[in-house]
Amino acid sequence: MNQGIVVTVDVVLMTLKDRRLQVVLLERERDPFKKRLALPGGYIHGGADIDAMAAAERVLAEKTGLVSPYLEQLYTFTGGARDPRGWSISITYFALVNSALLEEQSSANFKLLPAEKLPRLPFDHNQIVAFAVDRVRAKSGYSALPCYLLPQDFTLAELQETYEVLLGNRLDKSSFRRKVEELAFLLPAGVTQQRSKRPAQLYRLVAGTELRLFDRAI
Amino acid sequence: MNQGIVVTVDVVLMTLKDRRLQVVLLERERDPFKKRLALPGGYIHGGADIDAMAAAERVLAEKTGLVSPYLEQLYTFTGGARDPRGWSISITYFALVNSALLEEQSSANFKLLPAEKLPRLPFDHNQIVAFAVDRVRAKSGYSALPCYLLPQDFTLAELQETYEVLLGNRLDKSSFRRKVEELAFLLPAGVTQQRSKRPAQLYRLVAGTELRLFDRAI
DNA sequence: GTAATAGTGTCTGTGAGACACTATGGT
DNA sequence: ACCATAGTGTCTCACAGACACTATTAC
Repeated sequence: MNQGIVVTVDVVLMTLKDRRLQVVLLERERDPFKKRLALPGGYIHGGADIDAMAAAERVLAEKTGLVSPYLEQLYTFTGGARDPRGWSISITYFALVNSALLEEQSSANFKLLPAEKLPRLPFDHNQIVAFAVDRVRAKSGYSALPCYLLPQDFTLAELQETYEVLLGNRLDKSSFRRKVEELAFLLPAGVTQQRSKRPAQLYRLVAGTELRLFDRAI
Repeated sequence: MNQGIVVTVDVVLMTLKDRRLQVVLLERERDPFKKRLALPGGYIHGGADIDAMAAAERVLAEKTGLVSPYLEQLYTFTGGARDPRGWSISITYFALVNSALLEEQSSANFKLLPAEKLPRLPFDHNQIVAFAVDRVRAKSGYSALPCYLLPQDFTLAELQETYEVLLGNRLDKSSFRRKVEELAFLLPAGVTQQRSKRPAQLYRLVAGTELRLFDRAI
């Protein structure tokens, strides 16, 4: 049964840089598609990994040095057409990190490319990235997900800009703050920031916030 | 690599009956958990199934006789703890059918049990059902998904009742019709229905409707 | 006529967008 | 003083909930 099914995990690691959603790609070390840019991925170790999420974490740590960013199962891609080695399964995850954290914590030499205009990638990795981008954009509309693209502490202006990039339209400052206030998912992070002009209040995500903030019924 | 990983698909087939979301369960023919009630499921045939969705369709057809209901990938459950045979993967799907269609099209002898109060099921099937119920309820808030629980042609009163059951609260008739009207995802099905009192307009889902109807931004 | 369900009209409060305003820091 | 960014107040329009109303069938 299931003879020769290749089972892997692949991770779409995304960050926000230059007001754009960008994806981490690595040069593949092995065939198939050796030396081509592709998503970080690897085989599941049926013995060592307690589940596929753990495998995704391990792959991310091994290949990029990054530990415990936001990680969520995306979709499972399957079939005989997606991998030259034969019928395969890829359980995919997406991860979000702040770009500063990525550059400091991460050891490896990865490429960061804008998610919307990628070159042709091996396997069905273009489709996987498209799925991830759709998921992140959709969830940004009704959740606190964008917070995970920021540093731990951030200003409301930064948060608003993040939402704007993900949603693809400008938001009104007053309405945005009203909404954030009433949803009450941010905790004042005590300190204010010293940078250039008037300092701003810093916030962080309330620990244990349900991701979903709206329910919005028909 | 991946030696001995068991790969299956499992399907949560749901319908609406007696104003409740109900789940189709079958008596298992084989060990493990022979003769216990469980979700319809089976091995993926790496050769024959073109992908996991096709495997889910095949399993559904083989085990219940049902063909081409609404089918959507739910989540992939993995790990060493969920199946006594060892480290396993279950790519799960959920399916929706009208209960009349289910009873007529389906050949097998299945059990139909209310999704909210199931007995203890083998493997992690209780968790899988919980996932499916959550997904259906959540999607009902912003999509046309509930239509798939009705027969092809249905009245607005039936549709409203379906939404009410899934969302768990009553809706205002006038508001509901206004919303349906403006979202324009229903096509008058020409005929009106003859039953008891005043006949009602029948509708069907517009072919090729995007499931997502609202976007609702922060 | 009545009963029963289908379908519509209208009022009102809430809340989002728009936008002007004030506040507080650096220089 | 001025500039830049942070943060607030207010108006208006759209829209969802509430609810009463009319319409059309069977009997």
